[in-house]
Amino acid sequence: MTASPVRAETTRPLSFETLVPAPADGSTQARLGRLTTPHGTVDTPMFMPVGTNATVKALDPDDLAEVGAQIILANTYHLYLRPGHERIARLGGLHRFMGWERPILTDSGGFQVVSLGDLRVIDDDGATFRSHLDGSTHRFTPEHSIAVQEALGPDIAVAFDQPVPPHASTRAQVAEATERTHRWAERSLAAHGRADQALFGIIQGGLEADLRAESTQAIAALPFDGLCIGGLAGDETPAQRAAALDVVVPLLADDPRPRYLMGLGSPGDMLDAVHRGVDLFDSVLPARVARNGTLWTPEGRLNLRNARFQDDPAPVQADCACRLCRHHSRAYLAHLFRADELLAYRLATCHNLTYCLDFMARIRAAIAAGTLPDLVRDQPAGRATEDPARPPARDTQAGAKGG
RNA sequence: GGGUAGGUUGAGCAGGUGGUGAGCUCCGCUGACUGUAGAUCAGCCGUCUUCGACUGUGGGGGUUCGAUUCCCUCCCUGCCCA
Repeated sequence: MTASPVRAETTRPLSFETLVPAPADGSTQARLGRLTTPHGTVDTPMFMPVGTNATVKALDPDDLAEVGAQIILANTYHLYLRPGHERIARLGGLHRFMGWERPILTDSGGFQVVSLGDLRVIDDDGATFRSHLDGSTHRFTPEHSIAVQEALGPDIAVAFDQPVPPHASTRAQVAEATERTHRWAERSLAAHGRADQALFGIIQGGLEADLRAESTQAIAALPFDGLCIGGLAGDETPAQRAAALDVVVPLLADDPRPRYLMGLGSPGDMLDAVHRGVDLFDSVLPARVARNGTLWTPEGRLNLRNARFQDDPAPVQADCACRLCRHHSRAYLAHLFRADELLAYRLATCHNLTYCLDFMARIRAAIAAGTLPDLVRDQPAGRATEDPARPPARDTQAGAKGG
């Protein structure tokens, strides 16, 4: 049976326009698109920086705009716990609260179903969490997650789901979580009523091709505004991830909605996923590794905590326009990290997000030019360790200077 | 000059009143991180032929089967008194 749309298509708070469709010759599934939300447009493929606590750690909205962010992700569970969704609603909603007037998407709290591990119990109705802040008990159901997201007021809300870590689960567990996610998707949809907010559904299915296909069809049959692909970006191999995408995307070939692969964030991983038909990404990875000292460059990653950078006068990346590379040397950033200076986190985060978003811009340009397959071919294909952001590259032994 | 408390692996310490001191925290070195319980975590951090072995408690000497420990002496440091 087909679920009936909760709202007429013409009043959708979000539209997705395909500017350059995937070529008919099948050389790539990549396409160029534009998402229109109440707070502005988003060019796709696009990467969304993660701002769990209504802040992308270490950055302010001006920094975000400067690095090229068009949309960011915030987290329902964290903001529900602190400062509280009702307080944010009273203060004018998430956009006004954090001073970011461009698009926002909230994760439903589904990820915390897995990430909080021991602190939660799942049943068919929902999940019970123990707060990581004070140990108090909280109940999340699809209805509650939607209510919290309506109060927060992002442009895009996401259905409450149960992700499954593939390698820690049996097929039966994957099947159970996937079917539960489908029931929760329908309940999320039924609970959602805010007309100026879009709602995305989440496909699960783990690494089992038949379960993935089943989940794709189940979620795509519902009147969501966009389709998330969940349960990846975990401990699967790149080949397994590719296989899963190659099950999902063909089933959505004629579906006009955006496709969002949740949690993926390394440039090489994203390039491969775009090639296989994904439009949106999010990840903490570039920001987290930046805070921990790792800077991404076209030549590979640099760990600015390494001794060899203490005398290196070069910018992290010569042709990068970020505020770090414009104004400062590797030596300076290395110093800031050693001194535990807060500026290190801001500058490093600015750089990695700039790198990521520039990378996506190059991908979009390649799609527009019809050269994406070339870009994919030029990347060292295959394993994640050969990601453009990863290869240790050639070691520029900067420490050898004797004088 | 007298008194007193001390000198432990880069720094700061713990321990140890006759038999096993390589234990901690910094610093330092390296790695990890993908819908953020993460400005975090992990490994290493005296030497070597590194699954083990050796050396090491300020210097020198003594007692003893055996000394970081007890004795003598010297050096150095903090504090107090002259």
